[in-house]
Amino acid sequence: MTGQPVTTKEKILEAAADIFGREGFKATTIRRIAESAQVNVAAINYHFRDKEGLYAAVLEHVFHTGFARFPSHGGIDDGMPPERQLYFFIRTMFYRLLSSEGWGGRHGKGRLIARELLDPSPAFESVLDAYIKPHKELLLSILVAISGRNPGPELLLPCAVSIIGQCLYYALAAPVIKRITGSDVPIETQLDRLSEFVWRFSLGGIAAIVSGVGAGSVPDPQPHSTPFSPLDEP
Amino acid sequence: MTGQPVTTKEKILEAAADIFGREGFKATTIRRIAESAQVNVAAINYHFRDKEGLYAAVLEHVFHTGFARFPSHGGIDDGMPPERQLYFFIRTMFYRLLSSEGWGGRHGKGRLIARELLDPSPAFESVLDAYIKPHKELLLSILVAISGRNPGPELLLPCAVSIIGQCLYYALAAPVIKRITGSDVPIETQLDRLSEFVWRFSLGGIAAIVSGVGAGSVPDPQPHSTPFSPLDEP
DNA sequence: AAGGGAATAAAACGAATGTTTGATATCTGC
DNA sequence: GCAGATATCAAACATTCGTTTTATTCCCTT
Repeated sequence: MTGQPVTTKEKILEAAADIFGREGFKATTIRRIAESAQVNVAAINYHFRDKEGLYAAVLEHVFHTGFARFPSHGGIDDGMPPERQLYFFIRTMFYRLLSSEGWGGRHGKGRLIARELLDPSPAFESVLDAYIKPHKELLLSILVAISGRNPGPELLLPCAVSIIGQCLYYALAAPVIKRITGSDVPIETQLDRLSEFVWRFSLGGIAAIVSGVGAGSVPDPQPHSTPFSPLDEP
Repeated sequence: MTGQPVTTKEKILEAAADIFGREGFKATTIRRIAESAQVNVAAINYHFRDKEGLYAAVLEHVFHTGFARFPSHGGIDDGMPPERQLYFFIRTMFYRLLSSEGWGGRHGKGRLIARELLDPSPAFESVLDAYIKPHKELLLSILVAISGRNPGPELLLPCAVSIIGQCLYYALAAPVIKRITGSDVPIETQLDRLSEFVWRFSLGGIAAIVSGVGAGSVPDPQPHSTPFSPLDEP
């Protein structure tokens, strides 16, 4: 973001990103956006055609600024050991998601992403190709390097999903986590600690997956074949 | 669930759970529910007071049936090795979330839970205490048993969050995962395989966390103290 | 069989929402 | 300095939504 928004269009985008994120598309009214941006309601339709057009512009705006400020490869250079690259990948993701310079976590635009994961909008398609796919490719290449003898995508893809899943869950279910555990989830000032935890946990997970392909390295290698059936009534 | 719904109240509950899950609270209209349940619109207000009352009833209904069919401790007995208990915990969670006998994943009530994680409703409070807290306590006790020398909740709580996070992300971001990776995410028939993966990954993660408390067991133990600053412009 | 409460149905009401209209203001290039 | 395009504004429109009202039907008890 280059300073405070000045033009009407920018004011609308900033206000809309915040309100869309907090309330969701349907629950957000353009009057509320206009009020928050101190702008006439008709200006929204004038600049963005309709509510959906505004939403699409907001989504692109949010991803653009987020990945511009915190690029996927932030802090990473090719000479680093891949484990270290993974740490920066995770950390940058947390900063992008949760820091106030990024998407501000649950208090703002961060929830837009969660909402898109739940209900992908048409506008999400281009965002996927432009921002998320390269992001995933980078993570996969790091995982290939970490796992040495490449175990193939059928094992590395789920690893990537598990890593991203942890990050997103931490970032987006924060209030529920806090409510259940009674402990605050690390935010803003504790992003480094949180990053390190997920990084350690994930390194251990990757090692277990890559090494334990055969059997025996984990206790009870075939517990899924026990007579427990989900069809049994409790 | 005890057979097909017969009474008007049950018909409304079933239809509402599905539509609320798919569309969200705000985007769901009473008329749409009435149509789907083949019931008059006024019947909804008659039986559930208002839209919020219906939603609260739906939430309780969904959690009750889900945890009745797939209880947290399903398949677990105290004599089992804790690693094995963890497997069943994860597996039961996937079945509850994703199987058609459970919440049906993204195609129905499963998304209600995801929506509540994003925007907790007032009705979610009681559900947290009644269903989710015991669920979390069980997981924690399993983790305590696995980690042997109890490392304390400051390490085990994040482990629990990481495990749950993987499950929920797999379950709820399925279409986006599929779209990005190009591969289908395991569903329905592949829940056992998915459970085993998350189980292995998590066991490795737990081991890394529990063992690596000091330092040195993972490469570059303090990568977060490097000069990389999130304040640097890219 | 009759009476009465519970349940269902159709219609209408008032509030809120996305969008459009037409008038006015502001900026831009010549 | 002025004409034409661009931008902003207040007001109104048509639609949709949750809810209420009122009338009717169903079912159970006496």
